[in-house]
Amino acid sequence: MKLSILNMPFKALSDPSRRKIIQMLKEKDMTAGEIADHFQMSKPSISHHLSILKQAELVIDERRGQNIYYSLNTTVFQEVVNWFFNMTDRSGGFENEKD
Amino acid sequence: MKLSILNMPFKALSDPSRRKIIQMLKEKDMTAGEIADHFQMSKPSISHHLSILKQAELVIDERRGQNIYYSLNTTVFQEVVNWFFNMTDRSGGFENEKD
DNA sequence: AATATATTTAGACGTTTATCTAAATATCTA
DNA sequence: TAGATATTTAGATAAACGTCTAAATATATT
Repeated sequence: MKLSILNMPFKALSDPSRRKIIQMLKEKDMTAGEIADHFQMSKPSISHHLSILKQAELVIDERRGQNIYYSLNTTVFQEVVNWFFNMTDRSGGFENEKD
Repeated sequence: MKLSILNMPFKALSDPSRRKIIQMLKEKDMTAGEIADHFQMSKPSISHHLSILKQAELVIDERRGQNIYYSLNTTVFQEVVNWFFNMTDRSGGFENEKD
């Protein structure tokens, strides 16, 4: 079965830690270590969450020296927002929707 | 651990079948059987998905005779939309956010 | 080159999830 | 009340998920 492009972002956003990371990155770009410092979880676990957000293209990573900086990818984020907008508006036709 | 009220709706929306159900219910109220007819899945599986959407308070059910009608609960839906709005706007302070 | 720091990868483990079939419950109709 | 229809509940199973510790990789510093 062909899965919508939206499936990975929705799955990624279904975990509260990952939503918290997204909220943190909304404020400013952060390194993996800085992000991990805001959680009680181990660093490998945070790294795994970051990897899922990256696969979903909700975040972008970029190495600068020893650190890897994470930042929001607003493009894919906007597509998820659009799914909700389509849900909110009154024009018909779910058969035509992408997801 | 105290989990945000938003956790259940986000989890509920992480499954593509459940998102499709939401889209169908956006168009019109439907019985469990009508909904199931749009899927290849067994009826018990659809019933399970409906139960999760109901627990998340994204849908409401109401028996009318032999049928059980499902409809959208726009209230909780709006709260999820608000999460995205808060993410989109530029005012700071993720520390104060609820989820 | 050796050591320290930052981060990811690998592998294991228990939990949750999505699905199925079979059985139970609720309602309607003859 | 018996039988048909609509839906859910129960129980099983395989796959996906979230987490951990230990090890590997990449970069910087001395």
